[in-house]
Amino acid sequence: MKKRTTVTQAERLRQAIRHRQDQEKQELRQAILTTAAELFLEQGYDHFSLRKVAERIGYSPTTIYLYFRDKDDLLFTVVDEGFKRFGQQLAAAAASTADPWERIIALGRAYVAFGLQNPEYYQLMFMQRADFLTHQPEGADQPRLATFLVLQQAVQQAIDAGVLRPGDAENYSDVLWAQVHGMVSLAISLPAFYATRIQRTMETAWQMECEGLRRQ
Amino acid sequence: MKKRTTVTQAERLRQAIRHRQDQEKQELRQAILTTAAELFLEQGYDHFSLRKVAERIGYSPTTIYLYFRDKDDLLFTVVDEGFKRFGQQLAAAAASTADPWERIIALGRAYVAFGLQNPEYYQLMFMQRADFLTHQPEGADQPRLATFLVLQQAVQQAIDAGVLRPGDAENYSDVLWAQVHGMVSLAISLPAFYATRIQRTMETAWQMECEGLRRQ
DNA sequence: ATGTTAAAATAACGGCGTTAACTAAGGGAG
DNA sequence: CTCCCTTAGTTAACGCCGTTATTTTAACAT
Repeated sequence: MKKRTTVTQAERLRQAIRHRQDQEKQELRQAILTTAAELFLEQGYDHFSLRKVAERIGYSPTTIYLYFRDKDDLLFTVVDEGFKRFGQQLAAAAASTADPWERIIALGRAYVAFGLQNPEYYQLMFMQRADFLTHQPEGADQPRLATFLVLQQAVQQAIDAGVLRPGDAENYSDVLWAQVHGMVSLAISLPAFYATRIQRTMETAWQMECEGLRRQ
Repeated sequence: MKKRTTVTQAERLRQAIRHRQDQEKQELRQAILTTAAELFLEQGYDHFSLRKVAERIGYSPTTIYLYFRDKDDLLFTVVDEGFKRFGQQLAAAAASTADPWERIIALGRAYVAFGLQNPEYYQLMFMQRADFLTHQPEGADQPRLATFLVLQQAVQQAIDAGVLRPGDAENYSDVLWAQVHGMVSLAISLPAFYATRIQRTMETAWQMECEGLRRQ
């Protein structure tokens, strides 16, 4: 009797210890991650380095390798946060209205808004390291790119509802995606564009899409 | 008399020597440049290094600094070749037809064609080092970006001719530019897009532009 | 033959990502 | 309580990189 309780106590202790250790490990991993994101946003892709991250959290550079495979792995994990937020904002925009046409417009606005509000992330995700787009995260079963299927779905719904003229949803959404991606990346690249022209460009583009895609 | 002819001979010689030296200098500069372009196309932006260029032409790395300010200067000079070719191809497309509407279509086709045929250059010019866009070459009086005013001019001509509905040419051409830039950069980033979807996307986009911009 | 000038090479600095070898501390079993 | 072993972390090192300062070399000028 006594022996049995002792054993279970010991087992519980062991488990608790393991639990604490795991938690500590996760905490350091998270610290690396947030520091990396901070440094990236502060200094940009080119001046981001593992050694700086390590120095900032007070560990030796090699410690990072206990938590991430290599620099790319860390950077991708950082950017993956951006993908998640982007996906959430698009999903929220899609849910914001029941009207199929309005939904497409809302998605376009949300897309451009994310790009302009998170230019560093957008740049890394779509311009400097576009290979990340097709790279799927560790646990996931789809590449992050799949996030953007919401647009295609919205287009399909609009076609089904007879709001858009009949056609291939993938094809239509490719056109729209190219349009918003082009606007955002030009705005990021060209300060002049960002400052004054982007708003006007958006309005005209959507007006054009109205004329070109909407059933008449 | 004799003395005078001797002097002029010496002067001619001096000048000839100087001429040859200048030429040799230009030749080495050109050798660096073509080798750099070669290496860049071969290994991409990330794996491009001054030391590799130097090794390939059989000079010490520091020699390059006698001909270019730094790595960025060399790289920009390389990419500037790309800008020139791009500009020429756009100009040729613009000159290929007298019809204002056809001219815009031809420009769009030429733009996309350049991007797809020179993806490394396009990537460097517009995606990885978009800062080059606003950076003006040594001797020039305009940034390379000015090359792309041909599109704006073509749009203006089409508006004047009554082919496009009245409006701001800069605004219209921004929309078109964003569309083609978006298509090209997505095609470069996403292999799947490049392989099968880009053609269809182009056709639909232009059809959309017809409906949306053309006077009706 | 000597002095001068420009081109090129060497050596070195500080930084980078990454690997291998070592250290220290804490839990587990006797 | 002691010995072992695992594991987190460090140090040292390698081979790159861009760049600067210093030194050599060689061609031209006098």
